Amino acid sequence: MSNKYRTHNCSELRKENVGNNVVLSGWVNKKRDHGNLLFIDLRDNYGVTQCIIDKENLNFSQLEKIQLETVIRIEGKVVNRSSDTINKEIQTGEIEIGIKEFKVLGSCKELPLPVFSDQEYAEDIRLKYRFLDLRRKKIHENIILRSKVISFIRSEMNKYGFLEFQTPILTSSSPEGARDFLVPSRLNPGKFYALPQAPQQFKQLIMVSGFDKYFQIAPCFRDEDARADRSPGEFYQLDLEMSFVEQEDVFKVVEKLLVNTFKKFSNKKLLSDKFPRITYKDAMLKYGTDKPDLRNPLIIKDITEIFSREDVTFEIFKKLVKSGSIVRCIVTKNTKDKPRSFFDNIDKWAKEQGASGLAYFTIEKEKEISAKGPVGKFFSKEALEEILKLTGAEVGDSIFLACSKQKELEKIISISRDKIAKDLDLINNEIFAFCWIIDYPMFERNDTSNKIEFSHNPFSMPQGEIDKINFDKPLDILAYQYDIVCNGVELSSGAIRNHIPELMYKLFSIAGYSKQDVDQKFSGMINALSYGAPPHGGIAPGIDRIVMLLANEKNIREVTMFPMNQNAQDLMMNAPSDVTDKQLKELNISLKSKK
RNA sequence: GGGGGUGUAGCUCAGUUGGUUAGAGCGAUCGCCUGUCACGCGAUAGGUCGAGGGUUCGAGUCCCUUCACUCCCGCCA
Repeated sequence: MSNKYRTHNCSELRKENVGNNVVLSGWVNKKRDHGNLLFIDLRDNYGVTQCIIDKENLNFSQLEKIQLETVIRIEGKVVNRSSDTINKEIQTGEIEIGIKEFKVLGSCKELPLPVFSDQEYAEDIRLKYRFLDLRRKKIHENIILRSKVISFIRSEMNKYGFLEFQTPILTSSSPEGARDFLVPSRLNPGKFYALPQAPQQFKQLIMVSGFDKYFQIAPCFRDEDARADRSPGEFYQLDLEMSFVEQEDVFKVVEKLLVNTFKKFSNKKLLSDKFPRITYKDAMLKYGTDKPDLRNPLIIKDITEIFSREDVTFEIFKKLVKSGSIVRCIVTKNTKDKPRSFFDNIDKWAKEQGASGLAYFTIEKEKEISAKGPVGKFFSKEALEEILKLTGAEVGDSIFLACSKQKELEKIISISRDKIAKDLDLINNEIFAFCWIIDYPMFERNDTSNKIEFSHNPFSMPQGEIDKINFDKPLDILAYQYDIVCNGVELSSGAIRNHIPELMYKLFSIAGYSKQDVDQKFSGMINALSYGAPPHGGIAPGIDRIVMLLANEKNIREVTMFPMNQNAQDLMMNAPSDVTDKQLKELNISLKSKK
């Protein structure tokens, strides 16, 4: 491509082009002014080319004064660089352009943040001047990676026989799940649309419509507070759904897609191409969480039974166990020579996390097995031997213990597992460790209200023969509901769906919804399911998090082009913003208080 | 809603126990420099120390309030 702005881009020219007259356009990345000789690094999306001009040229004094990040067009001749001035860091490093003419295409004010720098900047400045921030190498490349990953996923999905469809952005509010973003309806005063939290119902309706395999790079909107790995407002999912499938069929497709994607875009190894499957129950026991980081080799063990022994005199724990608490522990291999400060730091850290601390001791053996450490004296030789049997610990290992009610315990022991592994440097950063978490319970009891609620997706299919499910024990019902976790990051969540209306009414009634409630709230779907719905299921991997892992970033804003800040404001576009009284009036809205 | 961290020049940061006129690097402006690639050298400008209040002879520094950003908890089927 050649036009009045350029004959080549800024990473194209090579030795072979020496002698050519060329036109380049781009940003002034860097100037090096030698007084009578000036170097200009010209940058565009593709790379950097060094351009040079000396005092003899009439343009010299103008170019010498040019601001960084000005957009210019230069015309000149490709010149060979002498061997001692070749720059191997850039692709065009063997040549340079001898500038003949130049023109400013876009002038630039003094920069609020330098573009040519590896320095980190305050988030609000970066977001306000995102267009400058995005010129910087690292994030520019992250965004390009994101584009390539999405293109690749699209072509894979097409290859697998999936059809891409769009679903509505203005839809109806749903009672389950996150807080909705609402949009007032002008033509229906007092009524609101909701932005979709996910195209959940639509993708099921697509299956009922007979399309068999659907996917979409779908925007999802949830009005919840932000985290490092969670943008406020919107995020993207690879939403997919398939008809006439069992859980295994979904697993096969998604494993293949993710393995291909991660192998293509990262040099890191996968811990296993076949994702291990861990039941929700096991995950909660062994890792204390349903998003375990399998790069971390530490496993949690339950040793509650030890604390009903006569020869254990750890009275605080014994008393708690009697009143229903449980004890779980983490064994660290061969840590007997770690300094006291290592153990105390972890205990102190646990207290800062709101736990009552982490007790610990180290197993030693001279003639007999003994436990060293502040609480070691509470355990008899026989009790210690039993602990070794239960935990697989050996002489020289240390044991960290926590005692609490189950939920609280899982929380503290889970983050302790991460903390201890980090302190001991046990986590291999050069791998991706995927796993499936399966067999989620259909329902759970809400701690505060004591009511039975859907634990995940109310549209999931319960496991087992339908006429044999014991609805009197709802907490025992498992669902065909699954998550994919990678390196401790929840990447996707999916399920085989419940396509049987009567069963749906039954499950909703357990969660406290009447038939009328369901008919009203999910009218589109429940209606559709009664006109011949195929069995179907799917999943929705989070695009932003996939790219975040591939780009080796810890923050989702580093792979998002125009993110909002933590308060869900777009500092560049000034959103959200006030609207005129006329707009409000049309929408039939009056504000309670106005600033 | 709650907890932690940060806030000093356009940008990144230093600033000791409360003590003279608040510093550095980058950037900007001006001057010198023909082979740099983070070019080099010299000079100049640039500050409501986030904001408000208090303690004190004296506050960037101590106390209180408040705002902004960020991380976490709650929340996120």
